Amino acid sequence: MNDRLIKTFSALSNNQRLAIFQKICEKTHCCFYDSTSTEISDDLYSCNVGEISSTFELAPATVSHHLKELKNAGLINMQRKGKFIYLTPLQEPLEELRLFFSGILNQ
Amino acid sequence: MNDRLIKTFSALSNNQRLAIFQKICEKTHCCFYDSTSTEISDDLYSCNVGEISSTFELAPATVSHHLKELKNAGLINMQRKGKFIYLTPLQEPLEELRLFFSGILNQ
DNA sequence: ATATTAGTTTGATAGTTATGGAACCATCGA
DNA sequence: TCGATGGTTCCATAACTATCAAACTAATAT
Repeated sequence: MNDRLIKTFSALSNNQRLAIFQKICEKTHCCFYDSTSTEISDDLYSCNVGEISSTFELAPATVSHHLKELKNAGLINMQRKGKFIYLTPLQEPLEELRLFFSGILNQ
Repeated sequence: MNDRLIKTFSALSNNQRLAIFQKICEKTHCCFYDSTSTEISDDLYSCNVGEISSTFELAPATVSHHLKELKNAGLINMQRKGKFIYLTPLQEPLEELRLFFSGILNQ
């Protein structure tokens, strides 16, 4: 339990990564992707890796590193379509986090 | 906005600090302290710095460092009563965080 | 006053993380 | 097949963080 929380908090504890995650959430309108499916819906082709790189003026290597962290924390999904890799947020960890804070508040 | 989030996520992104924060929440039953008041209610005299130090087998200096982080993030209050310094959680940042995640989920 | 207990600050060190250049892999179009 | 574009991996380095010993401050008790 705490291990996953630590991973998530760590992923969001860097200002670049938090901004990147927020951008992904905005661009895709947080229409969450079902990770068990192999298809993604059309409106999720809106945020790819290069866009993050240009938006935040970070070297591709740096973006790649940050995205790996977000993915490893279970916060995003990365799916290649042709040359591009599209980014979508995943909702499970967000709900887990909301519950974590609700739990502390209500205990 | 993001600055405070970063501070909070950073504070909770270390396993020792997360455990310390959880311990403080447990011990005080999360009966939150109103930081505008100079008094704290009786049931909050339950968790002091030394207890954290002995529970987690960390050097006092290390505990002090971690508590400073939690305090700096606005997650806890530290109030001296005589020789002891008592720790209490603060609820504002928790609610802010819950809202942050709810906001992303509902947008 | 002095000794004791509770905690902080300082300074040093080891470990971790952020960053980007260079070399690489993947896909597509010609 | 080859060149161009999109990303990743590897490596090095700079910045940051966790940890603790030692020296300190604060409060209490004798």
